[in-house]
Amino acid sequence: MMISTRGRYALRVMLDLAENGQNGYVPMKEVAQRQELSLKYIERIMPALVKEGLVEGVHGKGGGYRLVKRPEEYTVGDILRISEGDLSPVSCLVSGAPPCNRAESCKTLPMWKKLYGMVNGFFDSITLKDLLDI
Amino acid sequence: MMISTRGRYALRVMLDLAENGQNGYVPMKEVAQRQELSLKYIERIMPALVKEGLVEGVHGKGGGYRLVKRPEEYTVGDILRISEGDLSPVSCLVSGAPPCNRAESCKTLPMWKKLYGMVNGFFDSITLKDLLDI
DNA sequence: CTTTTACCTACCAAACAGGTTGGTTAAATT
DNA sequence: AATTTAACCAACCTGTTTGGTAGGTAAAAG
Repeated sequence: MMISTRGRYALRVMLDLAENGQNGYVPMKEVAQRQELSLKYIERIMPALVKEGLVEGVHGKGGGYRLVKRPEEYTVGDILRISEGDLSPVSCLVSGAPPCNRAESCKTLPMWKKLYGMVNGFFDSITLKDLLDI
Repeated sequence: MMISTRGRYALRVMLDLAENGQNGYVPMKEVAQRQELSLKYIERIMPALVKEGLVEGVHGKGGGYRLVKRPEEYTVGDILRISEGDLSPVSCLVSGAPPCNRAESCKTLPMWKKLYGMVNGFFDSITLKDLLDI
C-alpha cells in the first residue's frame, strides 16, 4: 500500500525526461547518473510506462526514452498508479480484494473510502509541469 | 507505510470498547467474537494502547480493557500512530529515516510533505465518537 | 485453588521491497 | 559484417514486514 521506491523513482525519471528530453531520446544511463539511481532497477520500472503509453522507448545508439505528451498532460496520479498499482491506503479497498462480509456494518469503511478519494484527488491534481516549476 | 491490519484492528477494538464498555471492563474474548478477529492477535496489539495511556487493562475475572477517556476525546490519528507507527506515505518522511542528501533539490519532496500533512490532519480531525455516529 | 483474563516471548510462513545477474533483441555506427 | 549502444526480459536473492500462532506466566476474583 502507498508509495514505495518504484513509484517515487518512476516520477523522478519522468521529471528528468521532461527536463532533459527537448532534443529526442534520453538514455537511462544518463538519467541513472543524474538521479543517482540504479540503472538496472530503472530498466525494470520503465516497460510498464511504455505499455501504458506514457513514454516511448527506442533501442540502440541515439535511443532511450521520451515523453509522448507535454509535461502538463501527465498527472502524478497516472504515473503512480501505473508504477505502484492501486493507491489505496488500506487493503480492503484495493481493486480485486476479496469482498469483506462486514462491509455493510463497518464503522470505519466510510473513513477509508474518504481518504482514498482524497489521496487520488490530490495526486490527480498535480501534473509533471507543476513539479518542474517548484 | 500506511494502514495495515494492526491499525485497523486497534481502531475496531477501540470502537467496540466505546460501544460496549458502559459498565466496566470488556474482555477481549468478547471483542474478538463480535469483531471476528483472532483473540491472540488482539492480545498482541493491546499492550501498546495501555502503555500510551489510551486504555486500562485489568487481569482476572471481571477484568478486560476499558477506555480511560470519553470517545470524543480520542482521535483516529492517535490510535493509528500508536498501533501502526508513523503515518507517512513515503519512507523519506518517516521520523528517524536516514537524511536524503538530495532533499534540498528534490522536486517531489514538497508534494510528499503536503500529502503527509493532509493525511495526519484528516485522521486527527476524526474522533471515536464521530465513527460511532455513522 | 481454580477460573478468568491480561500479558509476554518465541516462533513461523508468506508476501513484499529493493534490488542484482546475466542475458537477448533492436537500432545505429564503423 | 562487426561493434556498440541501449531497451527489454527472466530469474534469482536478501532482508524486512505482515499477520499471525503456540505456549506459556502473572494477577485478580470467586
